[in-house]
Amino acid sequence: MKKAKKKLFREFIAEKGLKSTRQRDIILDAFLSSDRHLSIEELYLKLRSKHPSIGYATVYRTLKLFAESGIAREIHFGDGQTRYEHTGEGEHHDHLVCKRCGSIIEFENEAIEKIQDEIASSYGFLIQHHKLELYGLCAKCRA
Amino acid sequence: MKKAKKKLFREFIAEKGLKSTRQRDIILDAFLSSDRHLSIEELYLKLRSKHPSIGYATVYRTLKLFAESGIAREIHFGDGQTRYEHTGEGEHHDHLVCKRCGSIIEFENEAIEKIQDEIASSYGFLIQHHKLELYGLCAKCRA
DNA sequence: CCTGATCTGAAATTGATTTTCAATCATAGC
DNA sequence: GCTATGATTGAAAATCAATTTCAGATCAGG
Ligand SMILES: [Mn+2]
Ligand SMILES: [Mn+2]
Ligand SMILES: [Zn+2]
Ligand SMILES: [Zn+2]
Repeated sequence: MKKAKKKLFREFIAEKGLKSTRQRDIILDAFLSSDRHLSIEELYLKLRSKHPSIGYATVYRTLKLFAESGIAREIHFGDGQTRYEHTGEGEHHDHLVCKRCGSIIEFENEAIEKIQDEIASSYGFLIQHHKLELYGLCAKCRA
Repeated sequence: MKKAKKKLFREFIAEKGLKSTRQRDIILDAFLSSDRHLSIEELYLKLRSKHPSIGYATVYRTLKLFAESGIAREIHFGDGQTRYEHTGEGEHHDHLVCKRCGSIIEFENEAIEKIQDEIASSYGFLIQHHKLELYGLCAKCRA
């Protein structure tokens, strides 16, 4: 899947008339080989050890491109930091967020999605995307 | 219910050993007589016409107190502005957010809440609060 | 190679929010 | 009521994430 995403991003770059650069390659590698839900700061720090010349602004700009291209999704867990996570073709999931240790559990639930659609259509509302996050304490932290 | 919330806030103030001030009263009145989902900026501007001497920082501080006391809830719709809405005793609802005109529809759905609990308990996770927002186009805007 | 458009890093800027601080105010006890 | 003490306030400065600016570097294509 790393291969597939690289290809997707290369295609996106080409379509948009953008350029393939050393920095974008490096940041893409770092992103794809990182944990999910990484904050920009975390990714930047991770990069910096091997590639100290890459600028902060470039990381911001490049992550935005990843999101535009569809290989990443921007997420906000309410801690004031923007995070990005990998996204697959058509894939969607929601999150359980531990407020003590910060761990994230991902889940998918077809029944909830279905009810959401029913609610929206009862108001004549067209859903484009949604956000469902359950905050609390993970099994370890509540013990 | 305005009465009840004023009383609740007065009690909160007393319990915490805080003081009842002219500014807090004014901001509370403005908040209680405002639309739901007001941004801090909006509330500040609304206040300023009648009470030009009230400072920005005081509005920020006071809204935080409202949230602490339980009469308000802080919400983030992803536009970079913090909003506050009125909350009733034990009451909870979620939101449909129109991305074109900004209108908000509130809804409650017992079935979704129940499934959320099931998901959480299947992971041994303890939910403290959650956030469910459906973004898209309202009936008017999609027409 | 050349050329022109895109990119980049560093620094400056923005915008929301928070903090600082000296002056003011509220209130509990006399 | 009056005072002492601690909380509160407004204005300005500071913070923090994110974005923009800009001059130099780099890419792609001819
Ligand atoms: Mn995720
Ligand atoms: Mn609401
Ligand atoms: Zn945890
Ligand atoms: Zn609308």
